[in-house]
Amino acid sequence: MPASGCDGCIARHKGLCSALSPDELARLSAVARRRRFAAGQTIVDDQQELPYLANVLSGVVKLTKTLVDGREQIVELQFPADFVGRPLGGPSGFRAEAAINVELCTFARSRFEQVMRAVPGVERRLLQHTLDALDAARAWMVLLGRKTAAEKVASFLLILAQRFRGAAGAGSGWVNAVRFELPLTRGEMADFLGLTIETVSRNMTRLRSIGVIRLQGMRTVIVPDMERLTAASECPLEHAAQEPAPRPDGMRAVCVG
Amino acid sequence: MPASGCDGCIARHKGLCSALSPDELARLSAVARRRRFAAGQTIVDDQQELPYLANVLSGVVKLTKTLVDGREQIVELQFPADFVGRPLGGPSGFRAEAAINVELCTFARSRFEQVMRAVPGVERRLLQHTLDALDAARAWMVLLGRKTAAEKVASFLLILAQRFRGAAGAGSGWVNAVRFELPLTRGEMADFLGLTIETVSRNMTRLRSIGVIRLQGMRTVIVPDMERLTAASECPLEHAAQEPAPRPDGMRAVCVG
DNA sequence: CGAACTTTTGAGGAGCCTCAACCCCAGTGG
DNA sequence: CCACTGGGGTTGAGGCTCCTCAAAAGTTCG
Repeated sequence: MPASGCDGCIARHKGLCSALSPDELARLSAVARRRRFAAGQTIVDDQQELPYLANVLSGVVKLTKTLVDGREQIVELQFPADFVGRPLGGPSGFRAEAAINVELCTFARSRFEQVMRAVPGVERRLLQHTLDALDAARAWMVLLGRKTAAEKVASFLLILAQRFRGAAGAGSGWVNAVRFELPLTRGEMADFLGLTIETVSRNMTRLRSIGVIRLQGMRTVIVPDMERLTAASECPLEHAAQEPAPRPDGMRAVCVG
Repeated sequence: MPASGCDGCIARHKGLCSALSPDELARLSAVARRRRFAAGQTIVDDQQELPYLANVLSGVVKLTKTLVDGREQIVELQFPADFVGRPLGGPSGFRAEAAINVELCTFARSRFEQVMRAVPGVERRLLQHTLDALDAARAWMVLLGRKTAAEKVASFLLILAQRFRGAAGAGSGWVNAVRFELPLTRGEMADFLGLTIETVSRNMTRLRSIGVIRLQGMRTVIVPDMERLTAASECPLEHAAQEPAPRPDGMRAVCVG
């Protein structure tokens, strides 16, 4: 793939390749290869080492770990511009799978590490990315360990809405509304949130019934008011079905369901 | 601190400083400063940026996040040779606190980043460390999302036992026994495992009553048989109080409580 | 020894899971 | 054309795990 093909690439602007000069980019893109994975397809098994590293171009990749008796936990979702694969070698012990149709821009591992050694900016960018992933993982640990089922579902919708903010809303009738597609089934959401399918479904229904979200079909979500969703994501009790009664002191309650 | 003082340092052998040549080490150690923190003391608040980066020399540091209503989650424990602080700047949103008395080897942030730029090995070592921390965080996410309370407690004891293996056991009467000190109170264990104090206590008692662990005082744990502890860490049902009845086919059951 | 704190233990309840039925939709084939 | 099938989703009833509340027992330290 010629480097000029990178001009419109999301990884060139937001991802790893933003650390590269034009000729560094050319070196890397010379060995780049696009690969496609259909929804549900495994990209790499745990205990194996990916023979290549990659940028996500489109779609969503899920990283999972399965216990011996079949219990499964999704530990990360990777979106366009995210980096796939463990740079310094060694299997990570997690399975990467396409949640929806995925397109990757892949680099042979040996060639990539060559570039990494030659261009200091790449290693720094990689470190930055890994630190961000670590912070995200820690934030998710708080969710898994300390949040209620209702908060978990709201938090999941919130991070998706924040990812896709700006890409939607127009014409839906709300000023600051956000609309996006769920990249996961209810069962996968459960595996991400540490819940069961039924609990996820019940809480999706509850969020819909109190007006925090609207659903179009199974997978399209509209968030009319991001503040209400944000409140629901860190508030154990979600009493108010509609607007809460105004408080005597005129202050707005922290939790507004 | 003269670089010669690093000779016996754990970070020099297992930690970040193992990536340094003697004169690189000298450059860094010239600006190193030891700091001590008493148990319970805060090292850095969330939303603040540590003015320095550090290696843990002794003790245990806990990284925590607290929700607005007070719910708390410990997201990482840092042991000797571990690296404290976010290298590329910016507050991480987590609070670092000394779980027990802690000694750090600290470097002014600006000076450290100078060395980081000059010595490529440092950045690589840092990336390696961050990748390892990310894997550990993901493994913990599996625990938080999918393991039972009994498995959680067993898993926690297991990682401690693995950390301290070799440092104990002699004279306790068991061949492969491991003995170690708990660096956390029951309440802190609860915050690490996503449980309550009472549930931690009950499961510690249960592990003791079925012989998987022995306790000397509140904080000293002896693991007579690491395999039984390992089995208990990933097995939802822990029926067998002693040895399970031998199976007809002579195979050993996966779960042996 | 007594006060403050941590840990253990118990009783009861809530939240989430388990099991099961049913709905919707898309594909398939008689 | 429609029964059949399978996957995904929703809803309900009941139960289990873990949380909450409470009190006693053990530990630490003045």
